[in-house]
Amino acid sequence: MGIKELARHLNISIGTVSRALNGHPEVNAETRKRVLEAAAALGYAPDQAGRSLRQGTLNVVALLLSTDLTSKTDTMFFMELSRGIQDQFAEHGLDLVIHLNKPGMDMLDRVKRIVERRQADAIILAETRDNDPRLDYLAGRNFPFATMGRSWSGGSHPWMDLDFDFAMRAAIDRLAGFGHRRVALVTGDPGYRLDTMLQDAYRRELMDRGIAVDEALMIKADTHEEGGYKAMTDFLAMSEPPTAVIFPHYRAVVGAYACLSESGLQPGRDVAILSCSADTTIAQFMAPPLTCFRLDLYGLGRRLAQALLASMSRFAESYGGALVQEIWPWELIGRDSDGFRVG
Amino acid sequence: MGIKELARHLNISIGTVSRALNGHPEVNAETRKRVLEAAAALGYAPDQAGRSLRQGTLNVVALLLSTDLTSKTDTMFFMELSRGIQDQFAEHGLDLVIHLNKPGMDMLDRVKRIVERRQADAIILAETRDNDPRLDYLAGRNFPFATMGRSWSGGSHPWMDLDFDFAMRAAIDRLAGFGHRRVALVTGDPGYRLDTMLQDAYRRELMDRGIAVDEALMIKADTHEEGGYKAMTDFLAMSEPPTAVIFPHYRAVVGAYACLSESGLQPGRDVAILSCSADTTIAQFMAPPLTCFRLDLYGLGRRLAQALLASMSRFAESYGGALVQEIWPWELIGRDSDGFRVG
DNA sequence: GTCTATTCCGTAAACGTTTACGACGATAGC
DNA sequence: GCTATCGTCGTAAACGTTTACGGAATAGAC
Repeated sequence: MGIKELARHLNISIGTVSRALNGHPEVNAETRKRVLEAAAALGYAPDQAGRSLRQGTLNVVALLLSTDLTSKTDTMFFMELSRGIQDQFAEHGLDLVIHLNKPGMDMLDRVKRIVERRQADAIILAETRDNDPRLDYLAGRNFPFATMGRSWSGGSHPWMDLDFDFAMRAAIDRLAGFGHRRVALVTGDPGYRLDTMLQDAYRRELMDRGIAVDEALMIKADTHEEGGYKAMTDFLAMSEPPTAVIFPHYRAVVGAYACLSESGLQPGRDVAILSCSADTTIAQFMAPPLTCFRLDLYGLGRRLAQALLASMSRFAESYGGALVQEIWPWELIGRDSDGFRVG
Repeated sequence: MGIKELARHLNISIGTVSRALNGHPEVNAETRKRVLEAAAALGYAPDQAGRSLRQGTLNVVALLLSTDLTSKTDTMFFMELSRGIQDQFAEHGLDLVIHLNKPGMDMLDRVKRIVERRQADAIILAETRDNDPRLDYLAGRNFPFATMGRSWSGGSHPWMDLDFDFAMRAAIDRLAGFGHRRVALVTGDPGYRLDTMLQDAYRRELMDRGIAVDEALMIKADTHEEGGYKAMTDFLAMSEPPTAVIFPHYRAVVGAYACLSESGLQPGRDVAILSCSADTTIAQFMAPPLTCFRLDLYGLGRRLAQALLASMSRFAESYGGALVQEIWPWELIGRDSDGFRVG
């Protein structure tokens, strides 16, 4: 069921059929109507391969995720983000395809493959690193891309990021308000932009309040349950344990809760726990409910897609064409996991 | 950088270049070596659009997921599954692309679009329903597909499924062994194959043990935290509450734990809790650790991909070509959420 | 009636591959 | 020396679409 068959069925040339379907102005209204009706009746849809071969565009945007990170943190985060991205693209007939990168494989190779085989018109990258060769490669090839998270690499490109400064200030404001002076921070892999930004903000906020930064209170841990458990264990073993701990992710908090429980301690009474993760329904059902941040991930995804579209020549006019880089706010949701006055 | 340019650079015809790259036998070993080296040096990779137009194949398999289900249950499940699927396909140069279907949109339309626009060579569907028009459509068009979960629709097609009978028997064996007679079952949306199979098995196992089935003990609830909270609330309000509750998903258990905690009750002491969900690290860090099932989701994904490949003419010979339908085992991981003697 | 402008449509080239077909030279068999 | 076989390679068609170009028909202006 190609365009040829459709044209023959209508006694029209394929050129006219194509023009009718693509909304070109130089076709009779009556003819267009006939074509559209016949196409719907016969279930014709243009072949993507033929179309992209001709016009050099695929109508596909790739989102590259690594399964090792998603399996260690929150798949929900990326699901919501992807949903927003996809909805935005759908308005232009673009499809989002998610490429899952397995742990061993080099992400740069994956990106190269997508570009060289022309598997997508543009790429969205997450989990940006401070120094990210993927971005440099894409920028060098002049391939449209956007990132979730800033990076020092890749020149000036569209991105969305979160306001880590604000989050850390809100978190430490709150904890300091409860009287905490020994506030610990658990971080993930060094090199990820997210972690360096959190650490920087953490240091700054403490110093602004005249609290000395104790490097021993910043420990690196995996962002899942076991990581949180281990981190909490280490804290409790200290001669002078922190009275409050900031975790990057709620799954790590689950581990920390378990650790405290085993030691007969209670979060929110003996140790204050606060998480920088996006608020998820699980957070409010934890015991005690977890203080964390509300994020509009869906909206963030949509906006990220818009930022990318604005940088693509084909869509630039619809979006003003300016470079879009935005820092998104968090909203602190105070619950019971961190609310006590330290004496 | 097309094949033409590469051929010109080598002073060879494009036909020979193509044959050399695709491993055809009728090309001189020396020539092949030159071509391969030049391709690597110049970073040439065949254009997917041109290739698929010519040979009518895309080297892409679509996995269709709905965001409303994944957001209500476990994204981890699908991540692990996808990872296995993708690894298997990668061995044949196939790419897996995940299509996220938003809540409102009809999944059938989505499937039709993929087929009509030839966006994939095959489709993998999850969340099959007892009566699933998507499968009938695909079977009618003779489009290769496989499903995660059996269905009455779509004729005989490759699928993978879980051994619900075994799981329910193991669960009720264990609970009955602790002396429980009033065992409740929380189920999800009716119509999903998963839920009907669990309910059937539940009824059968109870009857086999001479325990009367109390329909009031089978309640439908959303599979996330709030659903579990609400279900548990309803159970506690009964004149004769169940002493054990089987939840389909661990996230529902989180809600149930919270509900029990508010009533001063303790899971594993006052009410036995058991979950049919796949074991996730979070389960062993809950308080008390949750009894659930171990599943090899990655292996399941790989096998599902193999089943699909075996049904595709292009790859049938590598896989024997037989129809593959498998029921996968679960392994009960007993923990503390359900271990007490009633009576 | 001629000329021009407009509207609509058909023709054919082009996109980057793969592959059937045929051609060429070399080798071997007789 | 003729034919047959083999190994290697070039040529060109084909995949399904879009679009530049040109042509036919119509209408309007003089």
